[in-house]
Amino acid sequence: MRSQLARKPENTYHHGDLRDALIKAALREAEQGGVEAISIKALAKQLGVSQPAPYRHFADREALLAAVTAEAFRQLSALLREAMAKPSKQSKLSRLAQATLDFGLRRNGIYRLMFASRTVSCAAKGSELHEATRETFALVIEALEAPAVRYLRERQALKIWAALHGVVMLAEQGLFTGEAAHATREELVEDFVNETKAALALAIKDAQRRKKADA
Amino acid sequence: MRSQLARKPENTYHHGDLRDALIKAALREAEQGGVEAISIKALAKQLGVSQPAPYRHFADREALLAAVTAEAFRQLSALLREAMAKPSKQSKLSRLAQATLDFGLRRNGIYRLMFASRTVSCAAKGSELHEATRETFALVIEALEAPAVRYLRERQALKIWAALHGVVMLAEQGLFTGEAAHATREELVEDFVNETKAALALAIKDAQRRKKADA
DNA sequence: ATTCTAAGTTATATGCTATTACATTCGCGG
DNA sequence: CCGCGAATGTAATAGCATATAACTTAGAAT
Repeated sequence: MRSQLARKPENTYHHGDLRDALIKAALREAEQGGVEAISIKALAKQLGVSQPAPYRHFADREALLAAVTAEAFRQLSALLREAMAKPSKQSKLSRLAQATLDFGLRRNGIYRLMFASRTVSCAAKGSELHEATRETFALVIEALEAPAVRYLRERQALKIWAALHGVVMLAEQGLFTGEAAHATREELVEDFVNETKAALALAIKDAQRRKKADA
Repeated sequence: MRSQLARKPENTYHHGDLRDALIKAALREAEQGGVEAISIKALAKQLGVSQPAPYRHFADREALLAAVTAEAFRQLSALLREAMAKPSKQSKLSRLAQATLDFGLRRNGIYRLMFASRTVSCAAKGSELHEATRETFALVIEALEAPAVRYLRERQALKIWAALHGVVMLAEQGLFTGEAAHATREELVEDFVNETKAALALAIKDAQRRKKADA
């Protein structure tokens, strides 16, 4: 196993870790130009191998994209975990939300690969990609920090997760720039965070009341 | 001007309305397969013209996509207007929201073109596409039906608009299917609608209170 | 009628995906 | 330590898509 971004050394036949190098290089390309910037041919050239070499590791372009997307989800998970771990005055949920927004804007090409392409919806149940997405979503549930039944938390997690992605999408569309922008993206995200907390607290109280009534 | 989906009649040199026919045909293709299903070559064949003929009407593929996306926005606007116009027990906002969700799921390939591709963010300020997106967003503001200052309405409109798109995205990712789906997409959308109404009402009250305090 | 322009055609260059047949290296059992 | 099979890489090539150039036709405008 050699450095992942390395070109194949000259005078050698094998690259050493082409599969991983391809994923990392593709991730770099997608950062700027999105999915369509990922070209098997260009990557091969970049890494110093012949054009069909990547097909030893990925059946086709779709397979590469799936692997790249899975890696992207793992990177996002790591980022979110980090944001949640560090001490701060703000709540875990708030930190997770802002970190997601930041990721979505900074690495927008990759973000699109993760949330706006068909790659994910085509992922089979047990696949690497499917697992990676579930794990990321599990972090959202965790960030709620509420002692509620699972289904209540999942519902609120879905809501805040959806809202966050919407904000990223609209931001990228330019709806927050120009004279019409009477709210920043960060403000909106904070709004959603607060509403989520409120809704969850309400749901918990409601559940307890119902429990009492039963007894 | 002849029928828009028509092939070029044989024995004729000119198609009649190739530009429009291309847009409509591309829209049909994208409905299933998304952006990548739009192929200039295939469209030309479908419409019975030579492969480079489309380039008389569009500088390149991007230009075609922009025109297609603009048309898609106009269609969505029409749909939303219709939903808002028809009498119903539900609020305008609720009808707009459910109609958007429906559009996003039914015509997901096109929806992606509109909200998840780079086409829109690259649209210049005065362009056809840019205008079409602004007009659609204006309908969201209108649907709020509240006598509030513009910036308050815009903020809530942004929020509900973002939330809706997030729900569509997650739905398409399959987060609402399987055992983990303790909420339907429609329920979630309704939640967002109600929260938006509540937040707007609150903001209005707050503004009035402040006004009184000034006097 | 003549001419100008918009719209379409054929031919072709370029770039990407993907496959096939062949070459080289690695690592493991004998 | 050797040899052999699996893994990995290469060369050659087919096929499809975008895009351009040079040429042709139809329709409109005077």
